[in-house]
Amino acid sequence: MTSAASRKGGRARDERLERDIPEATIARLPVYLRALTALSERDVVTASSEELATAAGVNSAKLRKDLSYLGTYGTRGVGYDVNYLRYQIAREIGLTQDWSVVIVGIGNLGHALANYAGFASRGFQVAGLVDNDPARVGEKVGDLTISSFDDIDAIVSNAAVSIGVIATPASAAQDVCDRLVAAGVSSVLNFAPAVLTVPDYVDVRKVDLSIELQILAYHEQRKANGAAELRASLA
Amino acid sequence: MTSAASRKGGRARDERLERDIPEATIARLPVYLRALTALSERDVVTASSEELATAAGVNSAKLRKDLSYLGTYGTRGVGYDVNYLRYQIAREIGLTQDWSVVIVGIGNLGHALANYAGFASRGFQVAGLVDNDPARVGEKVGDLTISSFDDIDAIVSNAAVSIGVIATPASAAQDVCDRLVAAGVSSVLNFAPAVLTVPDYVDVRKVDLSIELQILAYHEQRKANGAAELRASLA
DNA sequence: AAGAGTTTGTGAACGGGAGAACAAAATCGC
DNA sequence: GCGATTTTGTTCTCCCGTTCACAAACTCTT
Repeated sequence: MTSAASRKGGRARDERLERDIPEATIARLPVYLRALTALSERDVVTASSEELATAAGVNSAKLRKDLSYLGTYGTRGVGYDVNYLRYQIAREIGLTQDWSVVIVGIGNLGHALANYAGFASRGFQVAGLVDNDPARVGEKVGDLTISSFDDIDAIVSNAAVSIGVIATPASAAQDVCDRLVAAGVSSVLNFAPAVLTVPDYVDVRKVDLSIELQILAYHEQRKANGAAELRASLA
Repeated sequence: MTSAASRKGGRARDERLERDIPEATIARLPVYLRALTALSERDVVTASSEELATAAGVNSAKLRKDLSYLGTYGTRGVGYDVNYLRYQIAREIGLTQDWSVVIVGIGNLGHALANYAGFASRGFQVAGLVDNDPARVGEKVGDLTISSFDDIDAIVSNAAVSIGVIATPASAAQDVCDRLVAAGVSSVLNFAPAVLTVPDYVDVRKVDLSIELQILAYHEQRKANGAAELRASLA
C-alpha cells in the first residue's frame, strides 16, 4: 500500500549492493525483533532459524529468506547470535534513532494511543497531542497537554515530527491529513475509517478495527454454513 | 493469515457454484461497503465501477473483479445499484446478522474499543467486558459492567459470543486466548503484541500498533537516506 | 584429520493477486 | 430498429511472495 512511486527512480548503486527489501519482509521484521528481544531477556545467546521462526509464528524458510535480504548474519551449523541480529534488524528498520510522532484526535482511541507504552519503548516519542474541540485543548494526558489544530505547524517543525497519527472521526480525517502534510509530515498512520488522498512522497498506513471484525465475521459465517450443510448432509 | 486449513476439505458442491472468494477480496469488501453506505446517504442511486473504485481508493478493474466473485450484480452500460449492491456485500460478509463479541483487557485500549461506535453500527454487539484486575471488576464502562476472568464461560455461552477481542498485555494474551477458545470462541482479534497459538478451526487476526509505526519508520529512514545521498551527489 | 551431523543461504518451482485489455451486454439518440 | 456509446465481466499476462529442496559451510566426535 505504500507508494512505490517514490522508489521507482532506481539509480544504480555502485558502491554497495542496494538492498531492495520486499514489503512483506519489512512487515515481518518488527515481529522478528520482538521475538529476539524476548529471547535476549531470557539470556539466550544463539538461536536457530527454526527456533526464531516458531517464536515469531512463521515458517523457518521464510524467516531465513527474509533475513538474507539484510545480509548474512547467521552462521551455518550454529544459528544466529541473538543480540547481534537484534541490532542489525533494529538498524535496518531505523529504530536506532528516535522518531517523533504527533497524535491528532484525542478521543477514546487517541487517549489510548497517547498512553501506549509500546511506542516509547521502541523509540517513538509522542511530541504532541492535537484536538479540534476547544473544550479539550489544555487538558493534560500523561505528561502532555492537548494543543489546538493551529499548533500543528509549530509542533511538527519544533520536534522534527515526520510521522502523524490520525485518530479523528472519518469526517475530519482528510482535512487533518492535509494539514499534517502541509506542516511537513511524510508518514501517516490512519485510524479513521476513511480513504486518504496524499502526495506521492507521503506514506499512509491504515488500521481499521471494524474491518478486522468484518473479516472475522465472514469466516465465522462460513464456518457456521459449513456446519449446517454438514448436518443437513448427514440427516 | 487466517487458517486456510479449515477450508481445505473442499467437498465438491453440486447444487450451486461454491464461491471461493480470495482472501484479498474479502479484506476489501468492507471498504466497498463503507463507500456504498456513504453514497447511499447522499441518495446516490447508481454508481459505476470507476466511481466506486475512486471512493474506495482502489483500481476499477480490481473492484470489478472483486465484485464478480460475489455474483453479477452490475448492469453493463449502467453500473451498480448502490443499495442492492450494499445489501449483497453485507450479506456476503455476514453483516445481515448480529455478532456478539467479548472484550478482554479493559485498559486504555479496551476502554476505547468498548466505546467504539463503529462496532455497534456494523452489527457487532459488545456482550461483555472482562478484566483480570479485581479492582476493576464491577466498574462500569458505558452500559456494561466489567466482569472477572471466571465469567468468560458464562458470557460466551449466554450471548452466543463467537468473536473474542484481546486487549491485554502480551504476557496474558495466550492464557486469555486459551480460555476464550475453551469457552467456545472461534475467532479472535488480537491487539496484544504476542504470537498466539490456537487450534486449526480458530481464526486469529492481529492488529499491532507499534508494528505499523515501525514499517513507517523504515520508509521514513529510506526517504531520509535517499535525500542525503542526493545532496551528496550534487555537492 | 576426517567423517557425521547441523543449520544457513539460495536457486527453482509454484500459487495467488494485480492490472491491462477486450468482448459482451445494456442504454441512448435518431 | 439500428448504430454509437457506455460500462461490466472476464481472459491473459506479469509480478510478488511462499515454500521446497539442496549445496555450502560450520561444529563436534572419534
